[in-house]
Amino acid sequence: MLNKKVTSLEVAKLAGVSQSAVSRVFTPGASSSKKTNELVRKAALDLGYRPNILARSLITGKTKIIGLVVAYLDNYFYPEALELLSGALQKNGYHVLIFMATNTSGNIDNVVEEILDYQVDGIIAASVGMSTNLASRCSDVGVPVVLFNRTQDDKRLSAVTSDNELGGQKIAQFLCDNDHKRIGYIAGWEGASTQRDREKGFTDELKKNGQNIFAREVGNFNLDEARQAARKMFTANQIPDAVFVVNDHMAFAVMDVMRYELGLKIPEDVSVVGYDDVPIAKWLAYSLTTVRQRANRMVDETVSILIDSIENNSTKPRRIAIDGPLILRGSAKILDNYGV
Amino acid sequence: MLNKKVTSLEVAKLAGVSQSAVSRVFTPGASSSKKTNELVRKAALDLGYRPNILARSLITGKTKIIGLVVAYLDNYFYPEALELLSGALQKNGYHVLIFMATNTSGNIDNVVEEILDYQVDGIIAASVGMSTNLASRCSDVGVPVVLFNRTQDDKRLSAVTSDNELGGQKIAQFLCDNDHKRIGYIAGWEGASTQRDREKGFTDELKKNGQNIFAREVGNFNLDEARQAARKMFTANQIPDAVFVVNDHMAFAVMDVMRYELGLKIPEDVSVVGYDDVPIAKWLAYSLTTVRQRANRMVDETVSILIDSIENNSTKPRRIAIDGPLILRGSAKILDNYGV
DNA sequence: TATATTACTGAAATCGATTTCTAATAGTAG
DNA sequence: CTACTATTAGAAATCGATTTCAGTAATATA
Repeated sequence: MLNKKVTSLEVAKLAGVSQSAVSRVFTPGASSSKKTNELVRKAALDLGYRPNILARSLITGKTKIIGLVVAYLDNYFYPEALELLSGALQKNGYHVLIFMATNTSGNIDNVVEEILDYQVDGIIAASVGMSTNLASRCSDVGVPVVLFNRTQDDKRLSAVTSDNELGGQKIAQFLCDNDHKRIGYIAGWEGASTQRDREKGFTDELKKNGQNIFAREVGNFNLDEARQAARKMFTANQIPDAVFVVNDHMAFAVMDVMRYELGLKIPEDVSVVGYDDVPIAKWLAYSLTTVRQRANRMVDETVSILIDSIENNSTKPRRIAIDGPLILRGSAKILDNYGV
Repeated sequence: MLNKKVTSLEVAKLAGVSQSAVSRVFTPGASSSKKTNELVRKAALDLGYRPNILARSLITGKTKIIGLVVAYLDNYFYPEALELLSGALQKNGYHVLIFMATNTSGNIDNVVEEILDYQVDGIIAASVGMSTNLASRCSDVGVPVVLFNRTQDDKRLSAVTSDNELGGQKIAQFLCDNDHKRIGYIAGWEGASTQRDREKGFTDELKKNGQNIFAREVGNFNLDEARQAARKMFTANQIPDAVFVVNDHMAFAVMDVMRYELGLKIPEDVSVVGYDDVPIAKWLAYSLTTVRQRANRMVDETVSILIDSIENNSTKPRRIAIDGPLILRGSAKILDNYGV
């Protein structure tokens, strides 16, 4: 019933060569004669032999596994990113071992310890932070770490983000240019660099235009809290005429509350702008004006940093911020003479 | 700079015991004295030692890795399922190695070969099929396979789905009960069991109510094709007064076309029903009546089948279809006297 | 034809753990 | 105090590959 696993030794026996010879045939860059090659490949095919990656890893020290820590799969930017990441790594012969850093498991550090147990070649931390302690463990054992869609100060860590500060600026500029006078902001979790950078760019640029944030609430990257924030902001005495919600995912929730609970018209009563340009943003029900995070560019950079670190032992951490355009859709008012 | 990896031998040296002793301390179920235990744990902590899972796997034959093949992360049922799956497996000490079976890589079989190279303990195939050839390779090497949200005839494969046929019936019954007379259907990819089963239950139950499908188009689980299908169906001479779209994801696209391109009112002009109850279905912009796939139950079953197969060598494949309720929301008309 | 190079080969060491086997020690019963 | 059983310890085999090493065969050079 069980054929059990086929080992290189059995192939060697069938092919009438040494076990080393079999290994060499399957090791790129090793030398073997045409004849051995044929013999071995034929025997391997007959037996259905494929090299055991784990055994190989044990001696080469490379597993071709990348550990991916991810927290918010309900924000649809991440499934998209995950798909691209996994695809790109696959193309380079790597695979992704997933670790959920959900509320359930609490501490990220434990998760990363587990990752290291698997002798991964590298780690991608998507929208989660890392303790300094842990960062040093990774750098000690020579496992490169790339933060995806998050930065933090630790100099040992590479990071790839969109240019969040610039994105915030673009939004502020856009709203001011289109004559909005009471501009609100719904924030994400304050611990996240995305939140901080977007807000900084946003408020800085408002100031340059002689404005301040007119109302501010916190949604913590959580839909329920975002709805709560919207209710509060838009039942006040004087409501904003525009609101920037720190990401698309929360912006959708905010729009629903505004339209279906509070009877506000978008963009006639209030303009709404998000950030990410997830696929839903262009669905006609929302048609959300937003800054695009170029997931494919971000993924390309992440993968190339990682592979470069692994294969060329390049140890210098890099930080990359990718510019993304403001995508104009129906959720924000535009003056007739804007951009002409 | 690089502390390099710490091995059990170094710990043994520091603790003044044999390497076997170190191993025993970290092997659950092995015996060691309290004293050795303390010595070893202290030394391990000092050096930052953790056992190398790969080396362990080599000899135990268990990797604690589950291969997950997944195709459609843009259907938001899957990120949710992935999150639950990964979480549940993590709780049991397993981790998920992801393999994208996207259009890019074409053939699933290659992907599964790659999975097997990693000596995974089990495989979850989410909404993808497997060739018989491959199924036998898996059963040969004793790797259990569970199909998630898909069935196929091969008897060696376990499968967990929602009760798609029953779900289809419920929808038909509901639409008939609420006085719809021209009921349309927008289908998914014909190769998928979910598509076939849902349609079968649906049409069977329509027949019992003396009706047939009034109009039928194919959307192939693809948003653009779904939109195309909607345009065709709802610009015909006589349009349906209700439509069942094979999954939520496509239903949203269909609703957008109906409302924003064709000016139809939902549910006044047409009732719309979906299937899955993804999180977006309850967003007020869609408020979609749909059959719930109980992702958590499906995941629990999947994980328990898998772990049972792995740890108890239970080899009998199982098929599970989980009943899910019809969730009534605003996208479908309901008669005043319905359900009273 | 003799010699220097190169291309391959198989035996054996290695990676880092678990596990079997044998021996020693501790604990218990009579 | 002896005999017997449980615990525990270390040495060595093992998992399935890669890689070093040393030697042989094939080819190139003089």
